[in-house]
Amino acid sequence: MGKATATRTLKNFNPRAMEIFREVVRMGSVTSAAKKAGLGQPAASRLIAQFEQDVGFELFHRDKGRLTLSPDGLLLYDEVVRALDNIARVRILASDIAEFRSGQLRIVAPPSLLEGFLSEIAADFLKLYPKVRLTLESGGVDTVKAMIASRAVDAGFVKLPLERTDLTAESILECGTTCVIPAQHELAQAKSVDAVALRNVPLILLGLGSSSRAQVEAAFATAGVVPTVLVETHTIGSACALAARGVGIAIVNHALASAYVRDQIILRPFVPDIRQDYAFVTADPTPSRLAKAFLECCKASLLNK
Amino acid sequence: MGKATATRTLKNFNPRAMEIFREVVRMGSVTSAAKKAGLGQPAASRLIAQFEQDVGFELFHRDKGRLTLSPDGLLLYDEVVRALDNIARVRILASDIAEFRSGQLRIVAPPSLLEGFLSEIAADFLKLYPKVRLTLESGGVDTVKAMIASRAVDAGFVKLPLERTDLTAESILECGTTCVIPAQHELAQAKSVDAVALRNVPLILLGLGSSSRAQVEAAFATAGVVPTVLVETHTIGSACALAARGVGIAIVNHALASAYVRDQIILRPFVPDIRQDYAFVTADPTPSRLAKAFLECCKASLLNK
DNA sequence: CTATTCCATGCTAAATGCGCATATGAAGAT
DNA sequence: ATCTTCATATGCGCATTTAGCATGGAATAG
Repeated sequence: MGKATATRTLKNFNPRAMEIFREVVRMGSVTSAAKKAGLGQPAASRLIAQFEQDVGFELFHRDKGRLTLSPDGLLLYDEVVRALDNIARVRILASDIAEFRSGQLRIVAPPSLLEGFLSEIAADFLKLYPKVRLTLESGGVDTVKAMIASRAVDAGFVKLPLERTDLTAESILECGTTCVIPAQHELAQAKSVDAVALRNVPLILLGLGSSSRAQVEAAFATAGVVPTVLVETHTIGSACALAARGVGIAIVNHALASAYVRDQIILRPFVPDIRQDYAFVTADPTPSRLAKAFLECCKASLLNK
Repeated sequence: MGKATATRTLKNFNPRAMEIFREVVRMGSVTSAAKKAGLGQPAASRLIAQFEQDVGFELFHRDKGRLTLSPDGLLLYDEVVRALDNIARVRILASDIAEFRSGQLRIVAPPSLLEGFLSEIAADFLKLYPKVRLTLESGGVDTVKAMIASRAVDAGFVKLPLERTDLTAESILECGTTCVIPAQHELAQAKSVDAVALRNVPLILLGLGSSSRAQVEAAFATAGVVPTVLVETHTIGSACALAARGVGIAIVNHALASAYVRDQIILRPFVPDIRQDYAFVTADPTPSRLAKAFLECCKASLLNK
């Protein structure tokens, strides 16, 4: 019996019944209420009858074939409306969440990425999901990894290899290394550029990522060329700006440089091909939907380039 | 399609699914949540899956065979709990109404009734249904009828005949007329008392109800006796009190006098039998459940006398 | 390596819900 | 007075849904 009661109580307070109840009160008749609720009159009649049995008293007086709200029903009515409104709010909130009109997303990346294409992608993302509160953090490689691992942020961008087992990475951008050459420079005619071609050519190198810088140095060493490093800088933007002013040739990540191409500079592949792989990294192997959406946004943005 | 959507939206936000969702969050596992909700684990699993499909996003991450609440799910959770609480409140309120722990009841009656047994019945009623807000009004016969008809009150007590077609009456108390005799009075020995026996006996009469007073007068006239009206009063209580002090003999409604019997007085039937019929009167042929309950209370109280 | 725990799914039986048709009762029209 | 109309209630059959049982797969503990 106790179980039967429990089961009943769960089943009985069907929102449909409450909904029909509300409509009947509003419309004044079962027939019109049923029509408004999109079902037939018999169904509505039965729902009302069932609901009355559930609550344990008459919601309506059957007065000459018409239904009139009873005082008891009136007492219940307000509370029913409140409950239905709250259910509606759940539905609205669910829809908001589903369509990214709610929630927040924190992303971290090295400054070079933020400065370049990430800000553009962020703009695209916010255009798609305007209600999302997006936070962009920047930090060095290790800081980025630490922030992701500690879940201070939802996701981040890191150059591979990751060398950590507690993080999940999805490669989003694999590209070679490029020489940023002033348009009037003689090497601008070359199809590609190698270390030998750069002998005695003033270079602009980035000191940031140990791995990529080391690989560039290694390429020169292999070719037996001592690089003429005129400027060491720390951002792709400044490297490209220097190249554009004819200071020298910058050797940078191809994709990142793409964001800075202007009339004054052209890009030529550097050989040997030094692959640089950036990944979208999360602490959780199954990132939040917003993070996924951001990732999709990145991919879409990169495809268009 | 449109209809399908409408049906879906109605059906989908099944409280069961929300309930299971809440339990899973609270318990941390589908299995325990299912057990707590009184159904099997597969059913719960399916409900969660269906609910996720309904809301349009993942409520939980399936992480190594365990379910962990997703950030999106967390966003929804509070709102779901709120909605469920409100449904619970509807259920509680319904139960309160069904068991008379809520609501209000307004009753009107002539002062003589109120003063006598009605206050006692009201006390009984409130003992049964302590949460009901009971209002007792008093008024003259026509006032009472008007208040009932205008629905300023839920029900009232009127002496029959009612002589109105817009009111519904149920007789609750039919009794004769009684002489309230001081214990030491010689007539206290008599089995019954008629007008002749009361010749030259100081009388206490009520001037209130035209019909009953007129009937008493008529009885005397028929017997050719001129009543010796020593006191005219307006309440049964005062009439009985006067009789108790030996002022005279009161001729009053039997049932109402019963409430005032004390050592000093005894009751003897007055002949001819002047029947007085009090009724429970409502404007609506189907009175509110509280009014019905009050009526039942009256009947029970009167049966015990 | 096995036992246990937990979630997901295929399958079947039962319950639920809806619509259609129809009965009943009341009010209004001819 | 009878008929039409309107509104609610109910019997019946079908489609959908739901629950349970049994099973499978994956991860963890011993």
